[in-house]
Amino acid sequence: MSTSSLSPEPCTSDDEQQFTPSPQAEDEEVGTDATKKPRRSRTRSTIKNGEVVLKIKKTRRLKANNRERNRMHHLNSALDELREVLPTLPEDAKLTKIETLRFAHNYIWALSETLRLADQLHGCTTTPMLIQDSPPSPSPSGSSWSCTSPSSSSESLSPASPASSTSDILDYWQPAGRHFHGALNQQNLCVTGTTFI
DNA sequence: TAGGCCATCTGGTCCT
DNA sequence: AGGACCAGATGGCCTA
Repeated sequence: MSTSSLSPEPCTSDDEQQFTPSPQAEDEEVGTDATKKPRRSRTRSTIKNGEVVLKIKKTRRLKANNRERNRMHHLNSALDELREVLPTLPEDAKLTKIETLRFAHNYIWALSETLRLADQLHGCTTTPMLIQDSPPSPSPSGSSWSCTSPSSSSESLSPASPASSTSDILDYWQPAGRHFHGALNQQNLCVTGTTFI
């Protein structure tokens, strides 16, 4: 959406230009002996020092902001790629971030479950790929999947009842509160023997 | 107008 | 030291 690219660049006015006149660097013992050497105005040099430090801090901050912005853009484009893979019927109905994640979560589970049922029906001729007995839910560590129901979390989008047939599954993973009826039908999942998609 | 969603900034923490 | 990651804060936009 146009807003992200525009980047109004407010560039914070709050702290960056407060310019506290450098509390006279206690560690700086430059002119103590004051016998030799130039006589360069001490205050002026420390102020200049403060300005430089401030400038460095400012540029660091700006660089960090840029990185953060890019990072979020990458995250968002990954999210967009995920949205494209998810079957939603109203083309213009863009899922929110949280909806996308939960939808994908349920979708993956539904696909796995469909595979499992198909295997049961056809006598295990499909490739055994990542089929779980229960819908995946990210473990707290985030590194692996635990085997708890998707509806175990209070924020789950789906009804609590486990699906027992393909149509049940299709009903199951559709996010509540949004209507994607027709977004996915049996053909979309089409798990026949070896094919899947 | 309130509430939801989002982008961005920011400071802190962890990692390399 | 610098970058990545994270969470809180803030302000803008949109919709019911």
